[in-house]
Amino acid sequence: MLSFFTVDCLIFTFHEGKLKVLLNERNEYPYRDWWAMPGYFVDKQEEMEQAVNRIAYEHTGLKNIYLEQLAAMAGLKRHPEGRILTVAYMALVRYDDVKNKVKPVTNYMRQAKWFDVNEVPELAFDHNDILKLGLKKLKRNLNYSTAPFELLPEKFTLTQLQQIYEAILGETLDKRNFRKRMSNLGYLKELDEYQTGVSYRAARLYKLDKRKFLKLFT
Amino acid sequence: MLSFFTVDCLIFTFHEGKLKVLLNERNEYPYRDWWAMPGYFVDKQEEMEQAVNRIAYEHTGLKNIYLEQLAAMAGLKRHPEGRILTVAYMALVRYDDVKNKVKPVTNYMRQAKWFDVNEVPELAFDHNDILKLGLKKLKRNLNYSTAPFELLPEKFTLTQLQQIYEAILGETLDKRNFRKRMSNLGYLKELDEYQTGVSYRAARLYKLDKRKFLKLFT
DNA sequence: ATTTAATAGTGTAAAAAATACACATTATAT
DNA sequence: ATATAATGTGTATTTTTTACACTATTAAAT
Repeated sequence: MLSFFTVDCLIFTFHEGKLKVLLNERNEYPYRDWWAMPGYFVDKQEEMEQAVNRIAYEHTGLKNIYLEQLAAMAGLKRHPEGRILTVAYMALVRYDDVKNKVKPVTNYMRQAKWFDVNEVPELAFDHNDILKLGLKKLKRNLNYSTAPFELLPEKFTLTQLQQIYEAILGETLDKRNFRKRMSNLGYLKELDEYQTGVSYRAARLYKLDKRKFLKLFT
Repeated sequence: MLSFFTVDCLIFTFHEGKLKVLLNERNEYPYRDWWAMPGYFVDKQEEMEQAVNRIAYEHTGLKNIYLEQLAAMAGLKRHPEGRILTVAYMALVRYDDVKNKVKPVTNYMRQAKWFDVNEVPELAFDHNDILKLGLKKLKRNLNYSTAPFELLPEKFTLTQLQQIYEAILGETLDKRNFRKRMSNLGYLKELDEYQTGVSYRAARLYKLDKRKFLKLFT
């Protein structure tokens, strides 16, 4: 057997107040013409995470991105050819880092496109389930993970951070309460720098203090 | 290839105030003589969860037990023969249901034994990591999952429930505060029944109200 | 120079949840 | 009757969460 198993990768980013996920339009049976998570076979001599990084690199031009394993799917009926074992991952990338990336076209896929996570069509295989899993995991771990900061530039405003919380939680938050809570966490560094290039009052920039974060959660 | 991939299963139970995990003493290379999680190959025509249930059944005599998928491990160097893809699960069983089960002996394993999760030796493969993962997941999801109730008989006392919380969290809790918190959750049914067979004041029994629980967490 | 538009940034009071803490009660065994 | 072993309960304090609205700042438009 040339190919042993596959990895699929939900690639999330954040842009214009929305959480987005990158999907491929398949050009191959089964599910030709359907949208699906990026994914491909893991080479025989390749580590699984390497394969995920390879796929993410082809789609984003980025290496060593933030990854979390979501689940292994092995249903006998997932694929008409028989069981194809797939390990699903979730990746988080900064929109600024990927916005100019040319979208890949291969034999296998016709195009790649960012979808608002709330406007995802019916996907190939069990990919809608996996998306749900990813969103649920993001939400559940929100307060213990650096996920929000993986979606933001290194220096960010509190409004941007709040928008990410809102997108992940699927609800709006009160500005004053959010800011109070964030500053009580103790792992945000307030910088003496401000936003530039906006036509209104520039907001203060913040950074994640990784040291303090790790101290709290390890 | 006769065997495609394996599943491993952490089987947890709760007994005498301790969280326990069932381990096998291996009788096969690699890691002969080491303790390891129960696990075995998934048959070609067998669903993955079926395989986990089969393994759990061999060890506990129970069918349709509570299962959660933990992780897929696929390192090229996990096994001297090359990559063996393994999907790790965690199962929760009631001690009353398994205490009389005869422990399996096969070609592959010499014996099975319950270990206090805090007294687990160095295990085969990456099984210590998987155990850590399982314990972490139990802890993190404690307040959103029925896990504690999967470890208890249908009718239980608040002291038993508290002991499970303490074992999972790894810390002691205040009795009065714990009871207050539990009754505020709203999904515990207070029964008009009491413990029997104890030589001291019998405690009131409680039940999980699954309907109310589901309403809160779905 | 003034106005407009857009977002940043801030405080307080009330409610809810978490914490700290100790003793009387009850059932059984002797 | 007494000893034993665990059950079951209340209150005060602190902390956290929630609800809520206006002024400040900047750049662009007039």
